[in-house]
Amino acid sequence: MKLIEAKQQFISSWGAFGTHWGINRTMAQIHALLLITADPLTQDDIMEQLNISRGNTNMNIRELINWGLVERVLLTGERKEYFSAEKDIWKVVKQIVKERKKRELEPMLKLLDQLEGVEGDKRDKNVKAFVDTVSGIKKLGKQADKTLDAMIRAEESWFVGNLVKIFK
Amino acid sequence: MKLIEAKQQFISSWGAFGTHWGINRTMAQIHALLLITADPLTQDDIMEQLNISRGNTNMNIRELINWGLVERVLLTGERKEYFSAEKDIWKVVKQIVKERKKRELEPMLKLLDQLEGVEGDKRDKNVKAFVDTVSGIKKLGKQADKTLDAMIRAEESWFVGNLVKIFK
DNA sequence: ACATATTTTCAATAAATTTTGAAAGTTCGG
DNA sequence: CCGAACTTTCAAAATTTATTGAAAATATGT
Repeated sequence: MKLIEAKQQFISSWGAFGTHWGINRTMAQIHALLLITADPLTQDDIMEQLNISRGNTNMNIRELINWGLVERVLLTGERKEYFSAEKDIWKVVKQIVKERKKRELEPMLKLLDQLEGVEGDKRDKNVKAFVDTVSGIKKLGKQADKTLDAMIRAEESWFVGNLVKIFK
Repeated sequence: MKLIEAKQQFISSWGAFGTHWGINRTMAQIHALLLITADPLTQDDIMEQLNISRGNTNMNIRELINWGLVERVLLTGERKEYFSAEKDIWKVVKQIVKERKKRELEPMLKLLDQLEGVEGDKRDKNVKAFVDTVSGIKKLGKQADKTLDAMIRAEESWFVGNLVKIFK
């Protein structure tokens, strides 16, 4: 397979992959393009290579910056802004975990705390089923929260090295 | 908060949550409803409680069954089918992990294997950037695959108990 | 301050996804 | 085999989400 095809394939698959994770196709594709490109790219480079409009490109680059996955790069003597993605995949994964934890897991845990305090007699089968489910999710969610915190702090070697043994 | 409100809140939040994970709102809501309901429900019960059409309900129940999260229950002397969700959240999580691993992670690893073998001179900066990114993702992906396999085999006590210590 | 290059916004449009509901299909007791 | 109860399918409609592109805003060099 030629480089150009391989790149196309990667970008398109990364985009499809993204849609299964609540990320829009374009954002995932821009990320993919920046991941596999050695040098920083301008907005126009991205527009051209992915065949997308200026507005769309701009919005999605900004979103990637919000996620902490892409940064602006200022090249000396250039007026245009360049963009570059973090290439260390372990850092990328940790960053995504960190953001999703903050945006999704933490608010969910907050809600579960509230819902657990529902009024009513726990001898009522319906109240019991509700409270049991909510408590169960909360318990596991809290544990996941801690585990992810540890992961965010960890070095890649820890994940690739030590964890293996633990899991046998 | 009254049980009825709390249920509504839970169902609606679970649905919103689902959309961030590539799961459609209705499917997540049906799952939520079945999770917090003590007894199995019929298709009509679900339609009524969530205010959705027969077709929509039917399609999404079947999808939940495909995911292994809901099962048909036959009550003796009843013509109608009843549906019930797995209530053990640890089992639910493992089942979801198992399915997503099979549907997403494994195909992605297969693709990366192919892309890693791209033609071209690795001294070429562009070829190098591509191969390095692909290899990096593959390495981490393979590790994640192993880790998730271990998790799928594990008991909840392992996750809640032992892991804590490891993570300090 | 001006002219020009560059970036950002956002209303309109397009595309993708979800939902509906009626019709077709299936199952089951008698 | 019939008819009623129940389930499934799927084309059309509704809704949601993504994309465009031109206009407005901002930044830069002289």
